[in-house]
Formats: sequence, structure tokens, C-alpha cells
Amino acid sequence: MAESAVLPRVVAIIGPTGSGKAALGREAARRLSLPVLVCDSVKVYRGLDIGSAKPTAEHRAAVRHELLDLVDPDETFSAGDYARHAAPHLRDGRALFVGGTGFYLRAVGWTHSSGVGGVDLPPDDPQRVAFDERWQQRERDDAGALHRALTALDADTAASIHPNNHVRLLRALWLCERTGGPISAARQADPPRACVRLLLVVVEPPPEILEHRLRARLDRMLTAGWLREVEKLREAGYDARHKAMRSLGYRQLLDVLEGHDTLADAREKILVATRQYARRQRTYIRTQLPAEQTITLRDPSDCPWEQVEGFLHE
RNA sequence: GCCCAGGUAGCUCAGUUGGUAGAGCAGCGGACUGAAAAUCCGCGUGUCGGUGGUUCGAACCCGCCCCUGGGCA
Repeated sequence: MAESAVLPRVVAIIGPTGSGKAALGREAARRLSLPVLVCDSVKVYRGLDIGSAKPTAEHRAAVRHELLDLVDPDETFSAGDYARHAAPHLRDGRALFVGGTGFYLRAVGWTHSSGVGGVDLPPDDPQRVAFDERWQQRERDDAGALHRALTALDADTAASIHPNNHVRLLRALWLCERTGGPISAARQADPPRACVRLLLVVVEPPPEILEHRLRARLDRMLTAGWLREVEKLREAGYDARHKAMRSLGYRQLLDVLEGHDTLADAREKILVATRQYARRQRTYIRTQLPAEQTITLRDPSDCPWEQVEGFLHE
């Protein structure tokens, strides 16, 4: 109670890619006199500018944007890293997040099992890389090995992850190994709880409008030199080995540069992948982001600013 | 005009000796505890070009018509 009174108040503008949340975010920043805290897993990478729809120099001059360009494309970056970068911006007690990466927002707004943080290592730590490689090899030799191993260590967690989902199985297995016990027990003992008071502004345009915007935006990006941007990154030594370069669109354009695909075909593939991504975002926002208040906007110009300002200052 | 090959799901195509149809992709839905623009799971959405016939029964066999591609004129 007393604790919740001091929790930071956070307004988060979120929505599928191409929904117009960035423009709404700039307007919100002006009205609320807050910087835009960008919540986007690709805009944290330096050099991935056009394809990630990073705010332009003009926009950045007009409105302060934070949490951009945090790492190089060959560096690993996680939701935990994002939460650590975001934390200082919450100190004043009020903040405005704008972006499409719901998973990062959740890392900021909810606590995660303590005791895990201390033993965890970043994904590029040699010890963890060796662990992942060892188990991936084991899974190749013996399908289902990962899931069986996790079942032996932590049946509850194993039951909640499909045997084919190696990424999540590996992560859970790693945590069990590091903590020396079932991770589900630690999570039960310390369940996640909100560490901010959240007002979610969900921008969700009707499907026909979103479709039109996605096409127009993709063509604008290509015209603006997206392919050249990818070529430059490739010349700098970044390629599909690096997570950043496997982001939506970047991987397809790498295929073009490597002669595996035509630009026209890549364009269609990017469009399809973008639609699919937008749908995953909608599902995530709908099901994984509980908030104190939620405003859903079909049209960003209908934003009820009194309610938003009221939430921040009540 | 004649000959050949096709017309089956939104697209590309399977479909055994006749038993009212199924793959991939797309689409739709879902999961998600620091890889998340990642990873993974579930779901078939259909006048089988049309029409008449043969048959207990036709995507499949026969006739006619329509459409597409190629060849010959």
C-alpha cells in the first residue's frame, strides 16, 4: 500500500508495427513534458536505422528520445539489459515508454524471481555459450533430450514448454543448472509483481488501414536506402550470425546481397513477415501485458489526454 | 480452325484400380519470466471450370460447352 504509493507512474504507448505509435509518442512527449523512452529491441542497435524505423534526426532534435543506439550489431542484448538501461529514467517517478517490444516493457514493469538474477550470465558468456552448444548437439543426436532433461530437473516448467521450443528449453535448463534446483520453485516463492503503475495506450488500427500503412512504409524504407544500409553493415562485418542482423527485413535483405533472392521477392517476404509479426504483437499485448488502466485506440488522434495526464499526476 | 497439356483451398500443386479430397506456403488463433523484429504450438477455410450422361456411388469414365498455356495451320 505505502509501497504502491511510491511506484513510478508509467504511460506506455504500444501497438503493432506501423500503427502510428511513434507519432503519437512524440505528441505525448510534448504534452506531458517527458522524453520518449523507446521500447524497441532493434532500435537499440547502432546502424540499424532505416529498417528499424528509428526516429529521424529532426524528430530527435524536436523531442528527446532515450534508449536508442545502445549497442553494436554484433553485441548481445537482452530484455534484462534493456530493463537496466531503463531503470535510471524511472527515478523521477514518471515516464513515457513508446514502442512495440512488449517483452521489454514487461521486463521494466514487473519484478522477476530474485535469486535468478545473481546466478545468471549474459547469452555471450563463454560458459553459457558452451552450455548451449553442448545441449544443442545433444538434441540433434537425440531428439527430445532437452525436454527430458528439463523434466528430470523441473517437471512443472518442462510441462509448460513445448519439446520443440529449444530456445525456451535451453533457457530454463540453464537456470535450473545455475540455481541447482527447479526454477519453478524460485518463481513460486517470488512471483512477479508490478513494480510500476502502468497506463497502457494500445494503438490498434483496423486491419485494412494497417495493411495499407505497412506496404507504404516498407516502400518508403526501401526508397530511403534500406538495402544500402544493410550492405554497409555487411561490409562492416555484420551478417546473419549476429542476432541484430536476423531482425525482420534485415535477414531477407542479406539474402538479396548474397545473391540468394531477388529484391522483388524479398520485398514480398518482408511484407508477409511484417504482417505475421504485427499479429504476434497484438496477441502479446492482449494477453501478456496486464495494466492498471488500458486505453485502446483505433485512431491515434482520439487519445483522451485528460485521462493520461490525470493518471500521471493524480 | 485443328492437335496437345492443363483447369482441385487465397497461391503453387498432390490425389493410387471410381467410395463426396490433402500437402507446402498464405491466412486465422495461441504460448511466452533477460535471445522477443527471437522461438514454438494449434486450426483446412473447397459448387474439384460448367453442364448432361454412365454408375448404388464420379475430382477420377464418356459427350458437349467455357477458360488458360503451348504447337500446327
